[in-house]
Amino acid sequence: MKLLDIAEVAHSTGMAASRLRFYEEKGLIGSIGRRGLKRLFEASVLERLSLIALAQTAGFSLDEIAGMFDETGRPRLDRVQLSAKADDLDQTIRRLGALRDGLRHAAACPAPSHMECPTFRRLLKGAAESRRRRWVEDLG
Amino acid sequence: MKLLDIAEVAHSTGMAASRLRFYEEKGLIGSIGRRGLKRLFEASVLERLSLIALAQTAGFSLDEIAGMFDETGRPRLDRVQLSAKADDLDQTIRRLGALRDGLRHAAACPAPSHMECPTFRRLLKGAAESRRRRWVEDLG
DNA sequence: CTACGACTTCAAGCCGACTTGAGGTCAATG
DNA sequence: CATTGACCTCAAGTCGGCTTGAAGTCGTAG
Repeated sequence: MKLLDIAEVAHSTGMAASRLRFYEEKGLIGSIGRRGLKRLFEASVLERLSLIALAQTAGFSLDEIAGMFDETGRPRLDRVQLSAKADDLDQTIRRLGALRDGLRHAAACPAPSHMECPTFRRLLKGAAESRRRRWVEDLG
Repeated sequence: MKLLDIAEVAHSTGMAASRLRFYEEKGLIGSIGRRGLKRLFEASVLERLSLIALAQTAGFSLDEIAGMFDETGRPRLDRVQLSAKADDLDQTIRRLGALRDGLRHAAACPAPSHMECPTFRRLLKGAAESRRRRWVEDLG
């Protein structure tokens, strides 16, 4: 099994080395030894980093993500939690869909000012309750 | 035209007063006078706050949002920018859709570990390029 | 064998978006 | 007319997620 140094991991994931060190410090990934000073990672760290990226996309914080691996480092994803998350995402997706449609409309709308466009105004009403930070946090 | 004090605005928007002051300091909203010490806002600030919330949902930073109003305070939304945002949102939505499907699959999947499930692994691949911070930032 | 350059550690800094705290001021109520 | 309590200002703090900087340590190319 090929071992990768931090530069290789950084290069193939596009993540800065500092970030990988930061993740290691947080317990998100583990290096399996050193060559000289340099950390060595198993190739599987790439997969793990993908999983981390995925979880971030889903709105999990790094701390939450850290809790998703068991002691041996294997993911232990709670299936119940997963479907709950999927439901949340569904919500989010629908909100964003409405938003996208609203934006597109606003971009094409002939009203002199967006504020005079009923579609845009309807969109505004919806936005009041559901801001980005809110739904990102709510996912957690 | 009715004037609102900060408490009323805070209450009807659900935003903390500190946040409204913060927005004023940033130039995002403007109070139109004082009664004693207390700021007074025109009722139209509510609409403006909705617009701000909307823009935040769409992934604009507060600084960007500040640039979306002209001197008289009317929104001057760049239609090109809006459709670009809509496109970004579309991207995001598609990714999140794939993610949701992946999560649902993982929740139902009989594979002993998620890592052994081909569907889940496919999901990982997709996530690698598109992290949350990335798309949030790229929207700007 | 020595110099180089890529890594290391640790602490501190930064960004966005606010919140919190200390100490001050004011309009209204009793 | 004095108290109360909601607001005020300004500075500092918080949180997440990293990045940056200074000073040190290696393996390897020359």
